[in-house]
Amino acid sequence: MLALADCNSFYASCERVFDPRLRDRPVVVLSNNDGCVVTRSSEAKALGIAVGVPFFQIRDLAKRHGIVVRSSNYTLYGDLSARVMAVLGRFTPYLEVYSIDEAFMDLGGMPADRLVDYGRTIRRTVLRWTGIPVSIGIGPTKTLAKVANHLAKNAPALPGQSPATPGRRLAAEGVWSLADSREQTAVLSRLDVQDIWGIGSRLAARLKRAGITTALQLREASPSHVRRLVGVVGQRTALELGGLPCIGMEEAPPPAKSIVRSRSFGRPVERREELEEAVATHATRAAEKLRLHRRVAGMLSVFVATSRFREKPYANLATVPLDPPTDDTSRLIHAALAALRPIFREGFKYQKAGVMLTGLEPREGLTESLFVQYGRDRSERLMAVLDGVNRHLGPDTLRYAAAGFARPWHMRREHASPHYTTRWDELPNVRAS
DNA sequence: TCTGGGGTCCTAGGACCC
DNA sequence: TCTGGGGTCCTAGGACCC
Repeated sequence: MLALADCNSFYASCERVFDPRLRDRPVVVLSNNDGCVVTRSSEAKALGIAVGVPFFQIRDLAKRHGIVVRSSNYTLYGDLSARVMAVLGRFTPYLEVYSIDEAFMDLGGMPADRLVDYGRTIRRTVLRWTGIPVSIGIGPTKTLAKVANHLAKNAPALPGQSPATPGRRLAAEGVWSLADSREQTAVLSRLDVQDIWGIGSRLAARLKRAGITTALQLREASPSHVRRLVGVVGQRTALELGGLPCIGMEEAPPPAKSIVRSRSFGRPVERREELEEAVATHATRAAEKLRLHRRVAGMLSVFVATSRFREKPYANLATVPLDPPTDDTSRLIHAALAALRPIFREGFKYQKAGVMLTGLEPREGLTESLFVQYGRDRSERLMAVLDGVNRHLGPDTLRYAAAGFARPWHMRREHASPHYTTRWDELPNVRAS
């Protein structure tokens, strides 16, 4: 049996941990640049606010209903996520951290009648120790655990309804088990294919055109039909719905295959120099992440784009090889500026730029070049000093001038909460009265 | 005025190898 | 008249996830 633990409205819940005034109030958290709603509390959901909606479209609504608005604070969310995962890890020998707010847990051969109780204990402990509410779905495969989690989250407490199944009775407490195969069938017959993990809008539309509208119909369809319709990925999903595990647990995250760093600008950028600064900044951040993973990159791409909501659109991407592969910030900045040159065009209002590193390989065991003298030892020592200084004295204490200083294009973050748990001068104050 | 960021996997076709 | 078989690697596009 597997459990999927998923934090409820994770970013909004993080904001509430250190600001209790936000409890029971509608809260929305915005994407970078304060662009779109990425998370909303159940109270905000009840007001009809959808995830993904541009903030400017709901600004008036937010004001009218006293909705609390926050810019995203990924430093805080990342830190609280690590705490939640640490607590979950105490309840299972195998924890797979699937995303910032979700983890799969191996429950081994635990008897079916103990699963829900165990889930409630996990839930209670995480809430007590971290302040974050989680929902727990239990099933024999990842896909069924996802379905169960969906029920644990979405099934409201149904007052007056007789507790036909143990699952329904406990839904209000945030735990749902789909260990029982009869209940699986009943639940899948009511589940829209669109709501299955792994079936997005395109595949759902394709399935519905073929007359498959419920999860049960997908589970029961002939394997060759499913294979033709939605490929091997969809077929795995169908088998998982039938209780056959096709997606294994991954205990250690596989090494990264690519690293992307990009941002929308706080205001349109037109000048070449500003775009160069932004691209150099992204190259710097990507290089830091690369070294954190102890990898080197074999290729670097730069992309730029104007807003897709304005006329006169332009977007382009250029890739340059890095020979030999490297993790050196100055070489990556050079490569990024070289890649930008052919794709920069005068007369456009750029809205976004980014750097992508691919062809990643482990830093150890890198084949030395026969022909190029590039001072690897020197570069390694320099990067070690750079990272060491910035770790101890703060990000960007040492930096390349190419990345700029004023950074007028920087993203907007007008509703940011403090770094409660990662900066000494922003620790929360507690007063007894 | 204002519309996010960072990933993975699969597939088909082309180029190339022995 | 007749022209093999078995493979890998790379890329672009499409799909998905949170």
